[in-house]
Amino acid sequence: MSKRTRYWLMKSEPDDFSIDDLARVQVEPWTGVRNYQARNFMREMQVGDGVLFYHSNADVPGIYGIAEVACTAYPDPTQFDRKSKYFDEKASREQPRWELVDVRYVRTLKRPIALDDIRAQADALGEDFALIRKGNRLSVLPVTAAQWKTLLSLE
DNA sequence: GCCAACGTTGGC
DNA sequence: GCCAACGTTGGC
Repeated sequence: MSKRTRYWLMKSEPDDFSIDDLARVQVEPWTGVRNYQARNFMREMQVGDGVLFYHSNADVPGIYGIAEVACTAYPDPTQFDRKSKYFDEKASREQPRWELVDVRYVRTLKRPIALDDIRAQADALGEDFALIRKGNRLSVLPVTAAQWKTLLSLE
């Protein structure tokens, strides 16, 4: 990996795991990503990378907090757990399919940055910003330094 | 709860 | 390798 992305956006359904939950536990393994593109982004992550914590399927979808990458990627244990909803019968310990990183709480935004506000900045963010591309469903995506700055200026 | 958009699966 | 069927995501 020659080029390093320093910033990311990670989605979570707050009913499942919210920024408040992360504040309580401080560090959390980001289990359950079952999309190859999202997994590959997590493989690129390095300790200390900045993470925008996004609430999807929320009353007001948007960015609610800041976190950071706490370790590099390792196999997601839920893929081996028959009782987990994330169990994947095609994965084995010898040949894991899914990886994750641990995420550490940094802070909760004073005011969440709503998806509507993010869309209003589409020009500044650029058309390639995956979060606001039509039909986007990616749950882990890279953010440039400029996008990070633009987004946090909306807080 | 609906549904558009997208990824994955599997038959051929 | 194509593509229809199916499942999932996520905004509304």
